[in-house]
Amino acid sequence: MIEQALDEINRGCAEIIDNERIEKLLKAYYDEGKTYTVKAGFDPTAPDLHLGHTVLLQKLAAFQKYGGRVQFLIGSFTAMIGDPTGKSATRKVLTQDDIVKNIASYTTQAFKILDESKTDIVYNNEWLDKLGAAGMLQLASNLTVARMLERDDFSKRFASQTPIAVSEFMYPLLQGYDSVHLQSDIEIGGTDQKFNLLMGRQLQKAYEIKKQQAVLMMPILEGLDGVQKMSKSLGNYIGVTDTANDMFGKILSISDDLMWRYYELLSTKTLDVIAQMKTSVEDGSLHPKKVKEDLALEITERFHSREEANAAKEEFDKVHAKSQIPTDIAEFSCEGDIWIAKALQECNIEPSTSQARRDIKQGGVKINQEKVTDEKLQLTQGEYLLQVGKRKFAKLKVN
RNA sequence: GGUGAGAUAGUCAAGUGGCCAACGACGGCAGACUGUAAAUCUGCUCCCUAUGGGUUCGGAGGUUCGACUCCUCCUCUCACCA
Repeated sequence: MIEQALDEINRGCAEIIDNERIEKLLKAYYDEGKTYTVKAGFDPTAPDLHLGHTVLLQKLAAFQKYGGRVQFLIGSFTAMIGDPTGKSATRKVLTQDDIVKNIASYTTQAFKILDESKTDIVYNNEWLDKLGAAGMLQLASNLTVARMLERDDFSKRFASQTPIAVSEFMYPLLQGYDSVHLQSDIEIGGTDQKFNLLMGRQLQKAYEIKKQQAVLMMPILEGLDGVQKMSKSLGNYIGVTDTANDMFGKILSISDDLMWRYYELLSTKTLDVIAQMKTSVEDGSLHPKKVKEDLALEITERFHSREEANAAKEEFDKVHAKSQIPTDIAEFSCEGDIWIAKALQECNIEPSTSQARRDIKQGGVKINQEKVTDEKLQLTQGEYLLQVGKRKFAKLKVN
């Protein structure tokens, strides 16, 4: 029993600190039914979760199966500072209003994966507000500047002459203090959180709460480009609230290498099954596209439904395999004749008339499936199907 | 507070009086090839109904026929000193 639980918990992890502790907690659960707490912090800076976040959520869900109670920590206080992790610049500070709004949509999305009955949502401003200047100072005395500067992201920013606000130094301390207050048994986070996560252990020791949290780190999920981490600001993400069509299409557009990574971190298939598929692909008995489709279906189904996932697949085949036009196309209309470049811009499929002309020149623009060659073309009364490249479509009605 | 260095398009980074809408790299877009994969090859990459015009090189002024380039002030960053 414990073996199986441990296997599932260890799956895909980048690093675990104090695995013995996790084993003990599991043992206590199986022997005495004792539950334990698993903390994970979320920054309510953006209202949408993407698949990168779900890697963590899935791991939390795994803990919930084996006696873990999740402390879903909303960084309502720390969001005012902004986590310096991986940032090349000081983050903009959020207002309380923004935060409240973000949290609402955040938690609904999270409960698509987490078991709500085994989750406690906590806000760190509840105790951090009360910490006060004296408490802050006491907290800060636990950390030296030299140690702070050891942090890779800080030293890099320092080296590249990017500003670092002093308040950002406080971030790891506050995050660590959360673990003191919550008396967390385990904390999980991305590998980029290592410093912050370890701070929790150090502070729990310093504040003598008689336990030190185990730390479990998940790899960072790469975005669609396969290089940089998935993030909204880089635009390389698959959002939990993306439509089934988008989700399916985005997953199919990732590279084959990245696909295996996604399988490992996002799929519920066992590692054995995944390894087997990989072998079959390598010896040519299984087409990688098929494997990718299965992944796309699995994930789309998780956030939508089986029917919608299948419909998304059909739509995709229709548009791309058979190069027919998509079902839903944004429609626009205008009064009087219009210049083609202007029309493309008006329909939001080209950013400017300059760009439109360039694309026409390069043969990237089609009207009613026919390539446009004349960049001065005027559209007269009628209905047109405009297309730029392979994926941008719009319908335009000229009156 | 003092001294010195720096701020250039999405990012990095050349350019130090006209040849500059600004080298190059990355990214991005389009085309070819494909499985809307990767790799590769080609073209494009500020805006404007365009062989031309307009607005750009942290901000505001100034010198000059002409400024990203020189001067003054301001804002921000970094380093060293205190």
